[in-house]
Amino acid sequence: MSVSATVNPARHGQEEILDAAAQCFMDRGYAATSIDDVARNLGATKGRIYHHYRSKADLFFDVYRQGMQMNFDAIAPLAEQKIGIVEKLRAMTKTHTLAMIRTQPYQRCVWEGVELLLRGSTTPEQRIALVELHKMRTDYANIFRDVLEQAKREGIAHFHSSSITLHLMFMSLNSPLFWFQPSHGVDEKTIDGIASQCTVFALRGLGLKEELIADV
Amino acid sequence: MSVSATVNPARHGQEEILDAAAQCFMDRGYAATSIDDVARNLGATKGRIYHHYRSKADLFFDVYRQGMQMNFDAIAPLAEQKIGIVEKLRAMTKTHTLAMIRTQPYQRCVWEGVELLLRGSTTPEQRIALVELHKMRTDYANIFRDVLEQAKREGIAHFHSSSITLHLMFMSLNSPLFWFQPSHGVDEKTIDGIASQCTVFALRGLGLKEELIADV
DNA sequence: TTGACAACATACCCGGTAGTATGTTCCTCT
DNA sequence: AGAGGAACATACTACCGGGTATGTTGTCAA
Repeated sequence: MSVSATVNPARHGQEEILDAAAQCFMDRGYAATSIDDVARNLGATKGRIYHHYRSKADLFFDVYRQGMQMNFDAIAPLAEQKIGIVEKLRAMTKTHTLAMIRTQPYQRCVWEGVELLLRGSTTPEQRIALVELHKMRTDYANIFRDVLEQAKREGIAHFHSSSITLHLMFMSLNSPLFWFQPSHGVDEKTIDGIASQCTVFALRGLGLKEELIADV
Repeated sequence: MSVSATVNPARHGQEEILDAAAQCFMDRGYAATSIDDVARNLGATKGRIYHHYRSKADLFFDVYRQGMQMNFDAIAPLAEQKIGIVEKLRAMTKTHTLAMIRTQPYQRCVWEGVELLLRGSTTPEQRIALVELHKMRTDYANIFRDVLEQAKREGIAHFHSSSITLHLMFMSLNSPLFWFQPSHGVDEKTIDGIASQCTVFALRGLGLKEELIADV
C-alpha cells in the first residue's frame, strides 16, 4: 500500500503518515476523523503530524494528490500507446478499476475530496487547493473522455451526453471502492475477477458490441 | 419535496424538520452537520428539533427510513404487476432512477447511512437501529435481485455474480445523486432524459439486447 | 376561567478536537 | 566536540457542538 518506499528517506516519514491518514479517512470519513486518530493509527502523537502538515485539511489534500498521482501513473503509458481505440478503451478501463481496488483508501479520499469541493464548506485558501486538485481529476477524466468520444466517432460506442456517460462509466469502474472490503488472503485472481466484471458492465453500458468485450 | 403534507397536522411539524435535515445532511454530510445548522435552515432553534427527536442520530435515522419508504412506495406496485420480465425490469429501473432524482436529499442520507453502518463507529443502540434500516434497504435490493435472476434464467440478462451485478446496476441508477444538481427551472423533460440515459446504461450493462432497450 | 400539556425558545454545561507552544532527543555538519 | 536543527512528544488553550434544564406561549378541554 505504501506509495513508494524507495524514494529519498526524508520523505519516507511523510508517506507513512499518508498511508495512515488515507486509512483513517476511509474508515470514518474526513469530518469524523481526528488528527489523534491518525496519530494513534501510526503509534505516534499529533506532534509528528503537525510537524509535516500545517492542518488537517492540508494532510487530506496531500492524500488526495497522491491518489490522483497514482491514477495518472497507472494509465499514462496506456493513453500514449499507439493501439486501436477498442484495445485502448479496454486497457484503460480495466487498469483504472484495478487501481481503484489496489489503492482503495487513497481513492476514497479522492472521492470525498470531490464532495468536499461541491459542498463548498471550506475556507478560501482550502478552496483554492481543492480547486487545483479538482482540476487534476478533471484532466484525468478528460483522458477517458477523449477516448470515449473517439470511440463514438468510430461507431464503436453509442451514447448521448459525453458528460453523463463519463459519470456513468466511472461510477461503474469505481464502484468497488464502496462495496469491496479486502479480507485477509484476498488473492490476485479474485481482484482481477471483480475488476473484470466492473469493466464488462461499463463497456456494455457504453454500447460496445459483445464480441469486443468477451475477453476483458 | 415535502414527503406528504396532507397527513395529520400533528406530524406536519416533523416532516418540515425531516426535509430540512435531509437537505443539510446532503449539503455537508452527517458528521459535519450540526443540529444548529438544521434549526437555522428551519428558521428555528435546537429546542424544536430536540422536542421531536432524542438525538442527532435519531433524526438522521428517520430521514433514512423516510427515504426508503419512498422507494418502496414507488416500485411496490410495479413489482407485483403481472407483466413480462423485460417490461418489469425496464419499469423498475427507470422508476427507481426517477425516485433518486426527485427525492435526492433523502437518498443521499440513505447512502450515507449505509456507509455509517459499514464504518461501524456508532453506539450499540444506534447500531441496532442502523441494522434494522439496512435490512429495509436489503429487502428493497432483493426485489431487484429476484427480477435480475429471473431475467438471467430466461436468457435475457447475462452476468456472473448477482451481488456484484446488483451493486453495479444500483451504482449506475443512483449516480445522479452525486453529479446532478437541480438548478432552478429544471423541467420534467430534462429529468426524464437523465433518468433515461442512466437506465439505458444499466440495462446494457446487464447484457440486455439493444432492441429491448431502445424505447426506455 | 384555568390548568395542563404540546410546542417550541433560551441559557447553560461539558466533552472532544484543531491548533499551538514548548520541551526533548538524536543526528549531522563543521 | 558542540552547535544547530530535524523529528518528534508533551502540555495546554480555545472553541464548537451535542445534549439538557428550564422558561415561555398558545391551545383545548373540563
